[in-house]
Amino acid sequence: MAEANGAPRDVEAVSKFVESFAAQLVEAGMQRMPARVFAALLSSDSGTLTSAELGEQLRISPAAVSGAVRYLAQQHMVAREREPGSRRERYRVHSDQWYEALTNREAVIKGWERALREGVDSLGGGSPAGRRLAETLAFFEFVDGEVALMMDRWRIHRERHFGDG
Amino acid sequence: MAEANGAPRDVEAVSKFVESFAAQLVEAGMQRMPARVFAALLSSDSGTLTSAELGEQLRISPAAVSGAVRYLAQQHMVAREREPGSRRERYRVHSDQWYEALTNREAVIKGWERALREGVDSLGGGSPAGRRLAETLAFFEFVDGEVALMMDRWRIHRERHFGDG
DNA sequence: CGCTGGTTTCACAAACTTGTGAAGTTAAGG
DNA sequence: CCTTAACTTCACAAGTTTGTGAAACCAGCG
Repeated sequence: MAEANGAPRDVEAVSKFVESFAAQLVEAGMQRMPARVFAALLSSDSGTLTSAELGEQLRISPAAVSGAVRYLAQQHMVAREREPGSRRERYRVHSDQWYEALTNREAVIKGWERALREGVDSLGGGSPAGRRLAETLAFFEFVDGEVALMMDRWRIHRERHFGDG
Repeated sequence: MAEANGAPRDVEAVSKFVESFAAQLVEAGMQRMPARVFAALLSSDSGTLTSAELGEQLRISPAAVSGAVRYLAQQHMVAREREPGSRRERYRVHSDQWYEALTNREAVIKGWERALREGVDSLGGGSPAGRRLAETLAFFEFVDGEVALMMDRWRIHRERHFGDG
């Protein structure tokens, strides 16, 4: 843990966290560079870093930073900010925004539902296979609704425990 | 095998479903062969297929089948069954079992939680970064619990709408 | 206007992944 | 026990992904 004197961030400790959390994200399917960039932002005090800072901290080229943040911005996991009167960009992680992004695997689930619906249609609801697909579809529709409610409950829970961040 | 003229399975339609559902799974991060094998099982009437049937239907080698089912079995998405008095294996998808497997991204979430906990410890709960990590950790712990409850509700919902499959 | 710090795009080499044929292993059935 | 059907492992070729250096691009500032 860092001590008070000018709050020297323990570079070593931060790096250890970044790499280990990024590794988990990679395991869950995220690409390596976006995962590392995201972890770095998450563990920065201000919640923002510039391209240069990211490049230096992670030892990667400007090109890699550029690719990673483009991806993260598309997924709404980070926001881009231009600091006024400068050519520098800052990238920021909003906690709330990133939860939303996570649960917005919604797009993914919608894709599954579409494919399943077509399957049910073409195999017919009468066959055992058709019924299995219909049930699977029902499961995803159920989950969809429940996740939305769950996020509502989380916002309340969060408010109670953390105030608004 | 010849079709009884009552219920001819539309091979073309099944294949179309298999490929389109598998494509969705791939997009969500699953490997190609496991995704195709899984989709094929899901859309079979009996919910089971032998290695040979899988190989023929998907036009892939025995080696590919072997690799795919090993993966799926590890993830508890299919069960292996040996038909008694035969060298043939059958692979089966249990609907319930596969929902469980899906929500058992739990293993994944546990990994994230572990990494975050270490991060909170080493960065210290006092710093802004530490607090951000702590909140993120709290979110995952919250989700963990909620998902378990959601699955309970699903089982009831399912029972009502589908009887026990 | 053109210089300059900063970001993005592009082509490519290196690393990794994927699916295959073929050899190896296992066990049922003669 | 030996044969043989069925599954698994292995080494590799083909294909894909990844991150880089270098060039192109952009926008503030003098």
